[in-house]
Amino acid sequence: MPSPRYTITTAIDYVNGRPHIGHAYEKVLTDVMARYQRQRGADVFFLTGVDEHGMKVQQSAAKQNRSPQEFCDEMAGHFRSLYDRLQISYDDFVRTTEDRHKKVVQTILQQLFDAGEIYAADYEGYYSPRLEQFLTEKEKVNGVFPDSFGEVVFLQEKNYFFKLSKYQGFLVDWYRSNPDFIYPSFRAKEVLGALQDPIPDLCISRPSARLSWGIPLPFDAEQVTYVWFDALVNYISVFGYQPGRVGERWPAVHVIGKDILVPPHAIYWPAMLKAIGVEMPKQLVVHGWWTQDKEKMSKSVGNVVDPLELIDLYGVDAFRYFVMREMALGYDADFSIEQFKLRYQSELGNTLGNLVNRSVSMMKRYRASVVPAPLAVLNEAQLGFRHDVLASVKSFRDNMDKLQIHVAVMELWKGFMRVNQFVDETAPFKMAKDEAKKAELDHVLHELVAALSLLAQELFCLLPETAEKIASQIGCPLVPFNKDGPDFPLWPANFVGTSVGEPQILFPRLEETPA
RNA sequence: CGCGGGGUGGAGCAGCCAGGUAGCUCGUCAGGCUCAUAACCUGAAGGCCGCAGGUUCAAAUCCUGCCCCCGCAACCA
Repeated sequence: MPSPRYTITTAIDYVNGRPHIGHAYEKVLTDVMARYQRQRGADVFFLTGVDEHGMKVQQSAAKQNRSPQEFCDEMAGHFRSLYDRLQISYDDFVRTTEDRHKKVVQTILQQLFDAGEIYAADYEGYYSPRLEQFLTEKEKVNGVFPDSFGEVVFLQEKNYFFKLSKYQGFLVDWYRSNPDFIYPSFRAKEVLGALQDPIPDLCISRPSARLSWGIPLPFDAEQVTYVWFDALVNYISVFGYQPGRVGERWPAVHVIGKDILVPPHAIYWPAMLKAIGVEMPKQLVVHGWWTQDKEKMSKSVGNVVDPLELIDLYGVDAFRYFVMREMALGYDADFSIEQFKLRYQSELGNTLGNLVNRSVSMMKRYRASVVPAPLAVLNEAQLGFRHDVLASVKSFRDNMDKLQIHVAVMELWKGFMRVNQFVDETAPFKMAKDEAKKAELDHVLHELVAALSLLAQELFCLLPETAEKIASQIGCPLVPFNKDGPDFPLWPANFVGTSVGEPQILFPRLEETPA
């Protein structure tokens, strides 16, 4: 049976600012999904990258007296190095300033222009030269534009428009007949709500006199492509799109934040794909936002959490664990450092780290680190233990399949807790004092190693570094993917006689730091 | 009647879409254990699952109404 293809993307981050916890969360989330699919045997392609064009970047670069490209190179580096640090297993990293991307954007624009899907028209409205942007009625205060906009002029300029409005009917039908297209499903309600009002055509260009940092329109050198028509195309530009040929990696699952669902990903992108004759994406997975101690996190408020600081202090996996465990996918969640420390110490250090440590220590102390054989015939309690651990793995997978990642994490931890309980029930440290219980002790120690190897295997998609460390401590390497399929894993038993390593602390206890 | 989300033991949160033992972390109390990172295990106290109706043999979960909180300009996942 050929491996099913699974293509997954993150949103591409706008480089006009440093990466924060939200960026990091989205990449970890996507990475966990990608790794999970690989573990299940899928042929995964994982795409991430950065969005580099636009007015903001042009302005930021100008402020620093640098070329936009130079500015982008540096910022793209920040994002990429964070994602490498987070062990994001992306297969490709797209930058919208790359030729391969620009060529495809232009190909699509030309295709749509030739098909009459793009037309020129005059746009008119109030314009603030100070902010270099058009203003809307909403921005008026008491009927006039506030002073912060500077002198406001009425301006008329030529722009190109994409005939978005003609796809309204298609979009409504699509969302009605594909209720699972958006996860979580309540987000689809918002989309259908937005589609109740007529949607206007989409302005897709800016005069290059005002905005130079963009992709020139192939049919009008005086204009550059504007934001979404550039950025969204990244999802297929890496596959070398040609009209009528999108490549075998499409369609993709798009992981995005709730802020860019409506209109870009739920309206513009499907309409664009429809217009160029390409299949819809497979799914939109929409996550919520992080708040900081209940306050909205934003650059302007300045309460942005720097993921790098956390990684430096607690390690990559502590960060990955926290964001996956704490946020119910799709909803908002609160970040607090107290909660972070609590989970680190209790769930990572005590439940998991200590378990690995005590297991390996006993192996070393009682059996000179060599894995002994299990009993041939098991009693009810011994069978029950295996059953419980396997059930936790099964439940982990079931919940991962449903994208209930935070629940999946809890289910996996139930497995670790069950192993701790097993140690307590069987008390191998007492058996060690009784020569008559030698075979029984052999069995318990074997089961500990077996259970840990089983759970570490599942843990790999969440905490790759920790899973590797566990595997290395118990001396049984992780396998690239589980061949026993998604239905039910098997109890591992093929490492009798192998040696476990030295016990090492996985998650050191936190030093008491004065506040 | 704008849209959407939330209201669950002391705190913070799962569970709700696919009704049927109310679960997790922390905190409190009492035991057990000593292999281990003062870690681990067990038990207890503590919940009219926002309020009121309805459907059902059965509702935290589905339906209706009401109350309260949050988000919905921009930066921004």
